[in-house]
Amino acid sequence: MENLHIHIAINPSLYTKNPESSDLGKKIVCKSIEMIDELGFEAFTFKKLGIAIGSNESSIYRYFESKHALLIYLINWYWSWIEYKLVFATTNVVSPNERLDNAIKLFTEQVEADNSFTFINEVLLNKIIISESAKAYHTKDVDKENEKGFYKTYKRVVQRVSNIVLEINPRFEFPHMLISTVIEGAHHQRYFSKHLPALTDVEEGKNNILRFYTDLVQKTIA
Amino acid sequence: MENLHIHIAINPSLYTKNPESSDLGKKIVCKSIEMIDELGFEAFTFKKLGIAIGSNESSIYRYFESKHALLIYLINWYWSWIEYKLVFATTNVVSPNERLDNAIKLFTEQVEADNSFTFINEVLLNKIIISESAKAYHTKDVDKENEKGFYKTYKRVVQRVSNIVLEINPRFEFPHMLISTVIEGAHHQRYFSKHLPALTDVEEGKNNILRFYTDLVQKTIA
DNA sequence: TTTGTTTTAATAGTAATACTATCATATATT
DNA sequence: AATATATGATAGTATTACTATTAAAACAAA
Repeated sequence: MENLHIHIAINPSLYTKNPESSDLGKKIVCKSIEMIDELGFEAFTFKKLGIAIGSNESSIYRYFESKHALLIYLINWYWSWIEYKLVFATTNVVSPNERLDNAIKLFTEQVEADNSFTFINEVLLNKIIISESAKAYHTKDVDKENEKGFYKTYKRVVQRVSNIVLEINPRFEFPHMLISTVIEGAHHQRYFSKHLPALTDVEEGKNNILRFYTDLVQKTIA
Repeated sequence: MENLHIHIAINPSLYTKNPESSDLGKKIVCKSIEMIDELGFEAFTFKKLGIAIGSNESSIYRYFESKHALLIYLINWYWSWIEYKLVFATTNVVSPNERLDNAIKLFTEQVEADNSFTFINEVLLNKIIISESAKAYHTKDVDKENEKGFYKTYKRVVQRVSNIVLEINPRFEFPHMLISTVIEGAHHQRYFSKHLPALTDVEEGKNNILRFYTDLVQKTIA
């Protein structure tokens, strides 16, 4: 992708102090991605993160009120980034079918590094989304957090692609179900292929996740 | 369903001491289902469970080595029960299409109480599967636990239904992906419909989850 | 240059968690 | 009556997920 130095704006309700406003803040976000990927969300703590970046636990709490809040921040960053790639991949494309195909490609293909955002490793962040994001919304506080807009970015992405579906078939009844099924499903399949292969039919280098969901969507909305 | 008093056998590697072998064990399983549903898995502890059943934390550890192990036990119980219902819903049904429809119905419909197993509340257990089971396999120990057979029952259910898919269309390339997508997807949609409705198209009393996935599967394998 | 303000670091402390270990007691079996 | 087994009570440990306080450093304004 071209080097545009686009800036991803994150809703201020998703942090206590903007991590992009200081070196320490950027280090927190950058290193937390590496550590959550490496340790898993459960074993990741602010204390360990503080040690890893040569800073202090209490300083991290000035940026995020909890590790859950940090995860929510990362998830929203990810979906804002996907939304930006989605807009990029669909503007000026006349055919809605082609736009939909591009969207599915974006959801199902392995993520590659994007140099536009220096302090975020998108490849690791994608792995975190796949492995940890269910933990973010399977909480007793979902409803409260949903009201506060914690899942807005994700919902907006689903809405955008649902609109493309409706362009192709305005009488299709379940566009949101279809798109959220594809997104969540693609993540599951990617995870299963590594850890529970009996639940998939993924073969190395054959792009089966992309092929499966592209075909499924086309046939379902036809 | 008829009152057959079927017994669901759980692999001994999934507990330290068989909870079905004593009153205390049954109370542990029974009450844990209620409490995990009520508190969520994070806030649920063996200490609280001990107090709730008038027993001791240390006694519970004699049955399950951790609350994670207990969750794995519950998940396996659930999938064994679903497998039993699946066999019931498909034997003597000649048409593979009808068998597949019955399977999808089983995965997508709201669970009803089953009096065959007195100490387990299947309705609550289904809610737990929907809200908490991702936490069971999104762990750093998945691979180790998979080797130990922790996810066997689930995989067996997926395999059974994949076989039906292959009966209908032996050239379909992705039966496991399709079925695991339907199962996980149906659970997500059920959860989203309650907490993140923008991600679904569920309407009260219209059976949209069933209709959506039945249609999707039929078209995809055709 | 001094003063003020913000940012970060260091330390301590708290309640709870997820256990382990030990020992006593109750119950069941032989 | 002796023995084995199951359960209960208590205590203890390391860690977690924070909060609170204070001090030091960095920087900006007067």
